[in-house]
Amino acid sequence: MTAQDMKETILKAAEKMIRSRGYNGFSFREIADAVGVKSASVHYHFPTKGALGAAVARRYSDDFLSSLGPVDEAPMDAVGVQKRLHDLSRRSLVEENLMCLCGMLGAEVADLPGEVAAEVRVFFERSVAWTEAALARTEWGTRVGQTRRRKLALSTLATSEGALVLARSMGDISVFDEIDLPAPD
Amino acid sequence: MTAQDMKETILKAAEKMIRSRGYNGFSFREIADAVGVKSASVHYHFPTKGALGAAVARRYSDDFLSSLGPVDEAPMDAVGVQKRLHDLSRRSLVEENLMCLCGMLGAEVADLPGEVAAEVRVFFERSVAWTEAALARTEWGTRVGQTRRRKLALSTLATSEGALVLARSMGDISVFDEIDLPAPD
DNA sequence: TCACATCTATCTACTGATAGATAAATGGAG
DNA sequence: CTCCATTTATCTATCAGTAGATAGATGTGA
Repeated sequence: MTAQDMKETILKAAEKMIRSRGYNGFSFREIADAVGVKSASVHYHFPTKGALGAAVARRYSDDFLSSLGPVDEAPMDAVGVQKRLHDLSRRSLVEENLMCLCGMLGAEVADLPGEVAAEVRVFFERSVAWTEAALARTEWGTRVGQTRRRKLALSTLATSEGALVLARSMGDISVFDEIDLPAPD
Repeated sequence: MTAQDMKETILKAAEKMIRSRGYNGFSFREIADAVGVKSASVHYHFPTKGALGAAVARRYSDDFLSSLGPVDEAPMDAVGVQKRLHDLSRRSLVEENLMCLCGMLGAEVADLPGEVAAEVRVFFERSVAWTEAALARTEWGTRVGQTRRRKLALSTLATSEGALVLARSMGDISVFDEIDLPAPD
């Protein structure tokens, strides 16, 4: 396995652990056991826990945005835009029973190393920016101003993150689908 | 200080720590330092970390419901009901920069001791039940069915929890107020 | 050969938890 | 009221386990 592959493997394992247990809920030893190396080897690739956490968040952020796709291929109706965002959360819940990485880290943000908190912030800024831009292309988006588009973007994102928490806490995945996204009008 | 006072003091300190750092982010020693005793004394009052966490959650749940007040004193309009709920989250954000305890624990729920996870679930069930009941008294609530009332209760709660995460993650409390609650119609 | 990757071994600090001692408060029995 | 037993609440000391991190040896592939 090349060094790059090992880094990827570590990042994947770390992402999964953070998304189910939180930043304070995983350790270098667990990561190492999961990928079949020693914890010192994990430190070789990521010198500190903060560096590893930040790399996981950055990678997640990139993947998330790339799953949303280019803005100019987003749905042309506002509800479609919201759904594309919401479905990403839904899939991670249904297929893996995992939190959104940045929903998890966002809750813990006050206790994160600065470099990790910064990446979490970037994730939300990018996600809001994508949604605002996609909404701007819709008929609804042209009728309303930038302020309204930003509000809908933030509200939609907040609803998705909250829906994950409620569905998992109540031990009933179907709760996620009982939750309505805010209406564009 | 009486034993009951000490228990209360410990519960308050633990609540604050969990709400800013999460369940895996606090320790008996930190609690003990914060209240000026030794960690063994904390174990005297709460034998295990799970017992302490569950007691904190139970107390928080009781306080939260009591802050909402009796259902028969809730606002008689649907938006007013939503706002009463949402304002509790808003206050904890603005006044203390803290997460909702069960929003925090809800994110970590997959890694919590069973007794703690159970209390988190109870919190959400009670909160949804209060909101459903309050909505049932409104003009809107009488027009729509129980299913619609439950959906609005869940959606409102999810939005509040998500709004806390976004506002804190983005390092800008005013983001909370940019987020709209789902409209009753 | 040599740079990279991983290992072994270890460090200090902290975790939740327990044992045993102790001082102070409480509560009956004579 | 007083003496003695018990309970309460705390302490010190310690446990085994794990945390993140580091130094230096080992191996391995180009």
